[in-house]
Amino acid sequence: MTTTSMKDVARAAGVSVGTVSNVLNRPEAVAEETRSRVQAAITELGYVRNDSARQLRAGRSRTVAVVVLDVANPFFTDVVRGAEPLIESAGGVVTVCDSGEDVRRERRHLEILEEQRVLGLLITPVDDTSASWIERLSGHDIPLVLVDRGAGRHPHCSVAVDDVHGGRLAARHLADRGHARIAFVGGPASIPQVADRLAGCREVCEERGVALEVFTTAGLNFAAGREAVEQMLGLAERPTAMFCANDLVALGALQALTMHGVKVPQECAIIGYDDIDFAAAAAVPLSSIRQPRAQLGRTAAQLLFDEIGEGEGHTHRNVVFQPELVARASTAEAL
Amino acid sequence: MTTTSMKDVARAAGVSVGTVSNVLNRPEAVAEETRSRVQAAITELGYVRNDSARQLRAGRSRTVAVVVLDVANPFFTDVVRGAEPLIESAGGVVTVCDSGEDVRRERRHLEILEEQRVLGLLITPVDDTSASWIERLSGHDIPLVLVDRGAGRHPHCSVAVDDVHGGRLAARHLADRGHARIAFVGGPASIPQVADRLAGCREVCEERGVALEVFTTAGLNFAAGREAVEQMLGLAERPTAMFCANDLVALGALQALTMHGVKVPQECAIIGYDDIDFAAAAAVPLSSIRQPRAQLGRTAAQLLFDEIGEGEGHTHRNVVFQPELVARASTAEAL
DNA sequence: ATCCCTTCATGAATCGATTCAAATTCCGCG
DNA sequence: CGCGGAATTTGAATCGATTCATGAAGGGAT
Repeated sequence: MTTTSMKDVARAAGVSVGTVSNVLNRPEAVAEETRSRVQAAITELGYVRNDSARQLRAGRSRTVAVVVLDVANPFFTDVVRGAEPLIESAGGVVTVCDSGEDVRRERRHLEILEEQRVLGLLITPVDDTSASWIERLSGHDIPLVLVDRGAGRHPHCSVAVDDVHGGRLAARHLADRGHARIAFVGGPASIPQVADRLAGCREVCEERGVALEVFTTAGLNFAAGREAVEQMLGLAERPTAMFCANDLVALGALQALTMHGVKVPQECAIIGYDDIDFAAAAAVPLSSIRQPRAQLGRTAAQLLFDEIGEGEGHTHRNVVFQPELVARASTAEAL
Repeated sequence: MTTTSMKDVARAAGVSVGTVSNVLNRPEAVAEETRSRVQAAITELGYVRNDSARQLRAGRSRTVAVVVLDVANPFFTDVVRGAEPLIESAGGVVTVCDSGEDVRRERRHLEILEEQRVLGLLITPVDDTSASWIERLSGHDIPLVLVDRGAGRHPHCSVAVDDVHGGRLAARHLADRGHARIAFVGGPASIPQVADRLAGCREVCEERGVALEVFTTAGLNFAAGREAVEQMLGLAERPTAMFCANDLVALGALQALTMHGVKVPQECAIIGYDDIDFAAAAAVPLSSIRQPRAQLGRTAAQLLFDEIGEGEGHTHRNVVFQPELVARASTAEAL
């Protein structure tokens, strides 16, 4: 009742619905006089386009969804920030979905996004079991780009950072600092990023004869870091350094260590991953492995629109960035 | 072409479209045998409902939008987290829109949300000029709840925290610690939360004879805090404590002070606002004014659905929570 | 065999915007 | 005055799901 449709506007302006539509979509094809009369009717009646009807006709929405593991993680908000400008300047609308590292939540989001016939999708899959759902979307002609994750042998575009190498950088740095017994903290192991970072770390540890203790956590957040520390402090032979799978975990660990009076880095060094803004502002400025967050997002959006634009003849591209060590106080030379 | 519609499913299962619709929406009204035949056809063809068509018919979408000032601010992600469960359990879909403290971005979002005929809206308006747009949505029968902002004399539900009182708490705490010259850092002044916190602060300063220096920033983030410190350090008579309009600003300030070798809290104390998780993990654990973030979100969602449910006869409710001081090292007694 | 009631299934109408072939108007020019 | 062509406008068809009045089929009871 309250809703005003094009038909109402048409009647008020004394024209046909086709003309109203033209005023909205191809104003240059409408005579000046008519156009202003229609515009007047539109503001007069407070008419607002109905996007559902538009989409129904168009067969697609103009929404680009970004599915991330954790919106509260600054890493992902930075990725999204990187992607937004390009998407919006292309007339798209961004919607962010938080899978919370949970496959079930991820799936629910994907179901809804598919029903919404989204224009495209940037997604950081929770784990390998996500693949079948992703293929399904892709099979239904929804273009997508994998973010922070190589495509492997899957037929998709992707932007990723070499996490194995990142793991190596971290481990090598700790080994260089003289640590002979280190802990890796992160999980769940099913998350590809975690597995890769651990793999790189393990490789270096074996090479350099460093003892590696793995603490598998339930998630990648503050609490995980705190819990890992509680567990670690109980050990007879305690590692002298920790490599945390991301900065949130590292900050949680740092907090717990400080609370227990363990000096960082003298009694236990810490290095994180992502180099989020908070890392530098931490109790002890946190060493970390930096990823080009915004660029990851920007490139992902670029690849997506390339794919949309090129249509059938599209060749998938897989972009890999190299991570970079940022050494700060939390891994300073022990005195 | 590639898209399968209900008509295709109906044909494949040898029934009418009406029956397919019933299988999806009221399965109990369909005979067991028919139902399974239709289900089989659905999976066989990989049919996926078209939400646009559904919404067009329904006249409304099932999306609840949350419009926040800054998604990268943990305060807001926590508010969203608080609201989500309730919205989802009511069959809604959450979409988060980031206004970035920018009225133009906010307006663009509102335009789109209106075209999408969203089910409802939780919004933290950028400033008072947002009001006219908000009234417009409201006038078009889109129920909304103001978040972190009293409704004033506007006819809406709202959940808020008493920011004036929060400002008082912070200032009183600093005065109690013996500071006689303090700085308020935050902005832009048009943001109501900033204005209120400053008002409370100013009130106490006058009462207690504390000198107040106001540094107005362009935003509420890390960079703002850093810049304010640069500016402050140039002053002849430097404040001995800073009250920052939120924790991000405070962390930025803390970082800058540390870089300049200014000892916190000995040479300059800091208190923030929001008590985000990072506050406790900061270089110097940050004193802050705590707000019940998750509860703010939960209550907002509750009010929204109350309003949707009650329809015309609805009476608006305005819930106000009280903030709470959390004292940590950054405002410890000067030694 | 008949009538009534329940249970199921049908298919046309509807939501609102877009599209496009066809119709109409308008002009300049011979 | 009439014609060709450009500039506008029209309105019916379409997208896909939902709804609901109508109808058909099945089952008791008499």
